[in-house]
Amino acid sequence: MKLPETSEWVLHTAAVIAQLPPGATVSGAQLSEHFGVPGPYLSKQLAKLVRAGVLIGSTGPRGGFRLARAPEHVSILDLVAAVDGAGDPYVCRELRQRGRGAARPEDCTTPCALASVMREAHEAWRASLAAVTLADIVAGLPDSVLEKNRRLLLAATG
Amino acid sequence: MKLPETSEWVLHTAAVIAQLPPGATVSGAQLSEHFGVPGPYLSKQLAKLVRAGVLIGSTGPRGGFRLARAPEHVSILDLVAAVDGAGDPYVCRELRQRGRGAARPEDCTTPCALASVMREAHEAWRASLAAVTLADIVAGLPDSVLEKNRRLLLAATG
DNA sequence: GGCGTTATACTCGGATACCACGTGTCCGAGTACCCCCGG
DNA sequence: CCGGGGGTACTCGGACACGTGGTATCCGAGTATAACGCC
Repeated sequence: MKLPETSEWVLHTAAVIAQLPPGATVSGAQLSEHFGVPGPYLSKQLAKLVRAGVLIGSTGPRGGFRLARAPEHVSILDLVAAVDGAGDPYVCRELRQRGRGAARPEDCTTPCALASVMREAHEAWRASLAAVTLADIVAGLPDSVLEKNRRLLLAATG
Repeated sequence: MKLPETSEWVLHTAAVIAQLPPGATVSGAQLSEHFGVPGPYLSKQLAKLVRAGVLIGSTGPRGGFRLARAPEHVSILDLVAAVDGAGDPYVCRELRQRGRGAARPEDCTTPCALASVMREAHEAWRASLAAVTLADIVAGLPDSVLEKNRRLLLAATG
C-alpha cells in the first residue's frame, strides 16, 4: 500500500495556495518553481483538484489556481481523495464463494467479516484525515515561514 | 492507494488455517484448490507469513503450514503487514526544504505538519486492524461454514 | 519379527518473465490582458 | 481624451512515452515417509 508521491506535492501546494490573499491566484509554473518539482506533472495533479471542486483554475494572463472555498472547509482527506481516488484499498472479491470450498450463497447473507474489518480500518483512516483542515496546517506553521511565503507570493502576483 | 489482491488471499487462507486441529498442517496446493487461486503464487505469499513469524512451514510429505501461535494472538494487522510491508503509505521527502521557496533548516526543527497528520491517520488504521484477531474472525463464521471447512480439512489431512 | 538403509514422492523457497499503474513529458485549445488605432 | 478591435502572451487541460512494482509461473533444495532387504 503506497500513496502516490504527488500526494505530498498536492498537500504542500494546497497549503501555499491557502496562504494567498482572497481573490489572488498562483500559476502551476510558479508553484513548481517554489517546490522544485516538474511543472507539467504538477499541473496535471492540480487539475484533479479542480475536477474535485477543491480548487478553481483560471486561464489566461494573471490566471492560475485558487481555493474554491475557505481553508477551514478543505480537509486533508479532500486533497488526498482527489489525487488518489476515494476507493477502499481492500476490495472484497468474495473469495469465500470461489474454489472447491466455496460457501453456498445462503451462507453469505452477511457481509464478509474480513471485508468489514478492512472497511472499518479505512473509515478510521478517513476520519483521521477529515478532522484536519488546511486552516489548521497554516495555523501551525512558524511565523518566519508564513512571512517568507507571503513575500514570495506577493512578488509573484505582483 | 491500493492493497495487493493477495492480501485477501492471505486473510482468508489464515482464517482457514486457524480452524485446523492443533498440530495439523495444510499444504499450499490444498489451499489453492480450496479458494481457486494460483498455487505457486499463493505459496509465495505464505512464505512471507513464515518469514514474519506468523506461520510455520514444514516440508516433506504430510507437511504444510500451521499457525506459529494461538489464533487469539494473530491480529489482522500482522497478516496485512507481512504481505504488504509495514511502511507508511505516505513518505515525507521534506518538500519544504526544496525549490526556490525552501525553508531554512532552522525553521524545520519540528516535523512536517502534513507528515504528522498522515502518520497519525496511518496509526489509526493500524490500531483498527490490530484490534481484531483471527480468533474473532473464526468466532463470527456461521456454524455451517465451520462444519464444512472441518469436513474438508479432515478429508485433506486424513 | 525388528531394524537399518535406500529410494521416493511430496513439501516449501527463491529465481525468472509479463503486465498495469504511476511517473514524466509534450503540445494544443482557450482566454484575459495590453497595445494600437480611429473617432 | 475615450472607446473598440486585434494581436499577443500566458494559462490550463488532455494526449503521448518510460520505469518500477505487483502478478503469475517455473524449477530446484530439502525432508519425512514408506517400502525393501538384511539380521
